Amino acid sequence: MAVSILDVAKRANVSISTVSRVVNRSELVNAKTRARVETAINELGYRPNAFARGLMLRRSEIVGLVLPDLHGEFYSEIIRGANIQARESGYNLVVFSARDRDDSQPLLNAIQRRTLLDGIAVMVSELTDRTQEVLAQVPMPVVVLDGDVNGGPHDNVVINQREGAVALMRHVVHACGARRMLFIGGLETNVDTIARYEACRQVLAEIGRDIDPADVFHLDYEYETAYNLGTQRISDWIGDGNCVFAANDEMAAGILAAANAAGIAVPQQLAVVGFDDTRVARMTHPPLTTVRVPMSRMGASAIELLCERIGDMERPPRRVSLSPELVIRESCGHALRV
Amino acid sequence: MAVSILDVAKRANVSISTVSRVVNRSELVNAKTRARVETAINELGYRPNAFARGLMLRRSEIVGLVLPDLHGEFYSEIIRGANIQARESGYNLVVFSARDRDDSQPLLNAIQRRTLLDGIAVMVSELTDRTQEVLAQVPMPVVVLDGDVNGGPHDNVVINQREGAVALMRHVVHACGARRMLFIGGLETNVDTIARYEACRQVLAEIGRDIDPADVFHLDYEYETAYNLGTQRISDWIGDGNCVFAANDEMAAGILAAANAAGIAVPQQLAVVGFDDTRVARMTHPPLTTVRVPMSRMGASAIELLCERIGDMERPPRRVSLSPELVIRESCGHALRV
DNA sequence: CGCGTCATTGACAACGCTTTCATTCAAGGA
DNA sequence: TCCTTGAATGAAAGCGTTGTCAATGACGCG
Repeated sequence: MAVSILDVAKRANVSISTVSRVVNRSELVNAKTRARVETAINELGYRPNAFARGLMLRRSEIVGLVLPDLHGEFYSEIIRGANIQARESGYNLVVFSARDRDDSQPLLNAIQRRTLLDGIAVMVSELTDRTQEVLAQVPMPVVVLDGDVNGGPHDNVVINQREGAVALMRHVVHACGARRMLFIGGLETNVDTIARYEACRQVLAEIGRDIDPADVFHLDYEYETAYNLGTQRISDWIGDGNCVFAANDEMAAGILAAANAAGIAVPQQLAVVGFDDTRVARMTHPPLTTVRVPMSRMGASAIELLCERIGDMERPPRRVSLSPELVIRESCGHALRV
Repeated sequence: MAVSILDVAKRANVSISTVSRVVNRSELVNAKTRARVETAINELGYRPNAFARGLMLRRSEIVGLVLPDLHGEFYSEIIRGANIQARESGYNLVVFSARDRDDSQPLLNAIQRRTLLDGIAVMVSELTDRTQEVLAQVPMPVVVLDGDVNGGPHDNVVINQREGAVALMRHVVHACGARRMLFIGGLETNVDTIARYEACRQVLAEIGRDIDPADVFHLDYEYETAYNLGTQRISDWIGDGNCVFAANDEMAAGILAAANAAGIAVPQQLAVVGFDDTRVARMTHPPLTTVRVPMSRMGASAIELLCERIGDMERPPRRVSLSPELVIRESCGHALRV
């Protein structure tokens, strides 16, 4: 049986109240007594019981992070950032992920199951009504990550996707002379995919063009599927001013590999750009032009916001907006034109 | 204020004991009463308070996973596997990581701080005496991941590194004709690095050779540093029968990139092999010959073992050994010889 | 010398749950 | 009819904290 506050009290010849005061650094305890209690605590190796403590204080110092998936560097970096920030703020982090590729529904249920969390940060891949509804009912502080919850009741951190994607497209169009875009996204309902696609069309519109629906593909953000698609179609895509815009770097890398395998020179015969600036982007051949999404920062900001909110339930909802950054490497053909 | 068991009891006109029995699926409650209680629970949206529950039951259904770092796919996959298995076993997972590149010392402290965890799985990068000592004192079930704790008191899951590295080396030496090895590891004290290095020498010894100390490098497992090293030295490495053995795929990818940049043909002028079979391995040019380490399986097995142990504190320590698998692609030059 | 003040400490009531033990009541056997 | 039995339920004792409030005693002042 673990040593309890009572054991310490007995050993130090004081009451449990005094021990509690010492543990919680209350000022109103005599220096001598404090020393005696501290000795007892060390000798006994006493650790306050977190359950009893939580029962009184109604907080666990644990926050949750809910992600749609755990696969790949994108989520992994978010977790890393979140974890560091959580530790920084004195919290522990527990990670939840949706089973399968379902929406985060089952997840939220899992969370509601127990009242152990002080709050959660939720990242949703598709912001359905159902998800919104569940979100509104979560009985604890919530911050929404990357969901564009306009004026919702929650704090949230958003990536200004549109801005990043537009910057990328402008570069590709104006500096690299792209005219025909081939868009490779994730699921059609995915919020990121939608934002990137819109940006693509917007910039094309600026030069009086549009994207051919036949040039739009919806995959699953994975390298292999993109590689397969590339292997099948890439010969149709070759041409000066043609550019593949993959909604993440992994898929861009897949296209690049398919191009290499087919003996197609990138960017001379076909330009390729990605999104996220994950580690792969520097490892492809040629290195990828892409947009750096501050992944770990996203995680960190979400947790920071969450902890602030836990500390002050009254303050009005805040929104943190993170800006992506254009990263120009060689796959876009920039070097060819300058 | 949240709804408590008492509210439910009042609403259903029963005592809290009965409500508790219903919640915990005890059989000894009349069908009609049970129905009444369940209705009340739903109407009120009652959720048992996890703290109170934990206080009585002395378990939180939360387990910890301690990693030396959170960077990169290797750890990310371990987390993913662990997370899935934890959910499977009815636990939540909280992840801890060492600050900086320090040993896991501060970590374990952080964990001891609170008594909330039912157990922890610990992965150590360097098994120092200090770490061992701390490990022995952790006041809860522990499983050690990949640490070769011989006959230690803990359950553990090990990767049979040696076996994998030897298989790789045999292939490289016998099928690909390697004679001079260039070894690129992580820190000299890193257990993985040591195992891989030993295997390298062992197989070399089998053909009456050894590795030249000048051909051994200790980096940090990162792509960039390997790339830099490669850029500096690679011209010295060219030669038939010469082969770079990088202790992970990222570094191997760095070397490959340096080779590409220098116009060196891999594997014709220099063979390169990696370790882990992370996603990069399929994306390099040429694709990497490597050893597949079942990363997510490692995480899952550790958690599985941990949960079993929590369920039965008496059973003798178990050890799960996972075997890596040789993955032959093109960077080793195999195709050239067959 | 008596009394108010203040610093220090202790007693005890929560917190919300599980679990043991006692109680109630209906049915069945003698 | 009375007693035994067993199923269903309730009362109450913790579990280990925190926080409120009261008690104690030393000290200074009138």
